[in-house]
Amino acid sequence: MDVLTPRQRMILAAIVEDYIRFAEPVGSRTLSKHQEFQLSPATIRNEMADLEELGYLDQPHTSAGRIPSQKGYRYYVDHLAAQGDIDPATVHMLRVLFQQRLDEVERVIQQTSVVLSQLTQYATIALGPAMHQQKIKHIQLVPLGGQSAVAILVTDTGHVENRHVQLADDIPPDDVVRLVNLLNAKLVGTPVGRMRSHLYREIASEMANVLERYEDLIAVLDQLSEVADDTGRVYVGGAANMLVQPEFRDVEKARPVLELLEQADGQQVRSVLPMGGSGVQVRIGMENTVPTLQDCTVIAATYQVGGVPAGSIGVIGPTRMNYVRVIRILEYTASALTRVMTERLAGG
Amino acid sequence: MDVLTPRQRMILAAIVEDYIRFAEPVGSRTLSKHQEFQLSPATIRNEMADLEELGYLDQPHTSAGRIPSQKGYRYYVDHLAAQGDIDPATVHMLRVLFQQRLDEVERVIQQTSVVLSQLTQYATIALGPAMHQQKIKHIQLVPLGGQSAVAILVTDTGHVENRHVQLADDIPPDDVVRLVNLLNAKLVGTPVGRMRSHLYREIASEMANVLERYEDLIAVLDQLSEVADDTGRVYVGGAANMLVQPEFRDVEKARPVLELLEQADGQQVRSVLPMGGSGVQVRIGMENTVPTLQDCTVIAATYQVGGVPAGSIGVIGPTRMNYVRVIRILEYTASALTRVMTERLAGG
DNA sequence: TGTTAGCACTCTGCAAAGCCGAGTGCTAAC
DNA sequence: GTTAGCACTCGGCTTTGCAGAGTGCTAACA
Repeated sequence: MDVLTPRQRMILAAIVEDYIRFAEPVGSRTLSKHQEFQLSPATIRNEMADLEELGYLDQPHTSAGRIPSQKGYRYYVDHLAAQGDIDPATVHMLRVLFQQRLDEVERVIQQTSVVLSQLTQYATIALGPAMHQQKIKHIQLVPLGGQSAVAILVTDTGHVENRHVQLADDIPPDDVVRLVNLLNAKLVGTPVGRMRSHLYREIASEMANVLERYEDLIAVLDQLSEVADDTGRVYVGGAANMLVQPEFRDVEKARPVLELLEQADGQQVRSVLPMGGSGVQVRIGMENTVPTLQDCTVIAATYQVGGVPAGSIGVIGPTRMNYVRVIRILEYTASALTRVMTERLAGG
Repeated sequence: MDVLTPRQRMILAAIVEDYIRFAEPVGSRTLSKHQEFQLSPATIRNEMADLEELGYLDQPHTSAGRIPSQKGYRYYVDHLAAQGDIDPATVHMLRVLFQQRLDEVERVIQQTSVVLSQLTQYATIALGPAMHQQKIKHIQLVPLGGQSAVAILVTDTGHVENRHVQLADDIPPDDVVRLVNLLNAKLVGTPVGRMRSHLYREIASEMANVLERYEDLIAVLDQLSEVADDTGRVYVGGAANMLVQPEFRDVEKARPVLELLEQADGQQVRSVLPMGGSGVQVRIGMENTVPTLQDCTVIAATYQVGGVPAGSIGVIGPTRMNYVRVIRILEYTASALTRVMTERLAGG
């Protein structure tokens, strides 16, 4: 696969970087002015023709310069993108973000999303930590009158989840209190992901001894255990940034993407982010499963809590994205998030 | 002020309605074809010239038709907009929305926002009910370990608010339990808005008797009472709809508005909606206090809970907005919301 | 006095034409 | 293998011309 000559790779890298910077097709004359290679435009033209034939470059029209193809971006990301540090100003902003003592875990994620979109000028999607790994700290059931009640679940990260549940008629208030005590006694410390099996294995049987009308309360457990299925909340930041990018100056191009981002509660937004993988993942154009994003690049990273993948953060922009910078920022951010989250978990 | 002749009013109304529909300047020939008035183009031209001089019409350029000025829209809304019913399809969608039994009050608001933006093809802002009027149903304090704890407040509408608080070192666990019991005994049934005064007047004094280190717990009350200041949450729907409107086809026009809408937690979005007034309020162009919206119209309505204004819903679009339809839809929606919310309050 | 027909005028939008500049591919020479 | 040179292509910009829509004004009409 990697059959490019060193010179071809230099030229490809130069074209990608130039195009990312100026959003204009890159011509042979422009490249020949680069310090790095002392080559005439004609030579470069020959190389570019080869690169185009190999599929790494596209030509918008006969007499324009070349732009990277999606395959070209992919090669750049895999083999050419330079290593290095993030610029100090950016590091500073990220430091400030993670130094402030934000109480709630969800706030941290939301703020991260906002800052990332400011830093990158792209849109951001952030996925709050899934409930699975979090451990139950407290359970409460508050009757609202009538049949309805609200069930509250607090986890060790300080996250509060609440769910409305229906009670059967005329449950004795004492039974509710006993149920809550029983739940807390049995479930505190259990990871939310294992709540359901715990509920049925250990608690349901014991309920018969303690409660008068335990059949009616089983339903409550059912509703409560649905919380375990919650993947984290979705936060979207800087969607309007898409409009800054030249490739989305046309409203008809921008609208579908903005509509997708708007449905922050929808399933589609979740599927945008590649979950579970380790390290920073890059999806260029057609590599995206969501059809709306086939002219976009999504770069995402997963953060962990206590060594287990918990959520992820991603940046969405045109395929002409500043790969190097975004990848570095996401690496930094994901590891900072992992640290902050895990600290919170350990300290809590 | 109202010095327009009946014929001028007819012509103004026709121009406004035609322009709202087709988004193209309206010429005298077009108008003369309307059934209503049997007038030649020349006559209409004379009237239009007068209306322009009076400030009700604008002319984009010498040889274009006329478009309504902001003053023209204002006159239309105040004096000319026809009464009538909403189309059956729209009513149906709203009925369906308010018939479904959504558990959480916040969900109702959010769904309303989504449906409104679908129905109108404009953007929507919805303000969830402020905490003031809601009555305290339950208070809980869950220590997370270390100094931090999470305070949970459930209201009679089933809304759950939580807030992270810092405890002083080494508070005896028993004291926390006693404090929670005391708070519940004294505060359940109190409107959140009066919580703060209750806290200091009745409870703080009593704490000395019950608790060993009550000075350290006063701080907790302080933090808890901040919840009372919460205005409702902001929901934004259909922001991408702005891009459908011809006046926002230019990205540079659309971006500031979208950026404003994106900051759903910011103070500016709140100030977009005129709060407290009764009935449907219309703000046209320059009438908006937010500078970003001076080419937009905001139509908003306030819904009540138990006879008191609680939150509001608003629609944002270009000044060329379908005033009649949006006003009616908002009237319907606000009264439906008032009904649904108040029912919930009464039943809960 | 109000209404209308007619006419000259203005302005936009669109298409065609022409030119410039940027860039390419190819060939031949180095 | 590299480069200079040249013919060619194509988008973008400007100019020109023209059609269409619409106006304002004037003069005639009821």
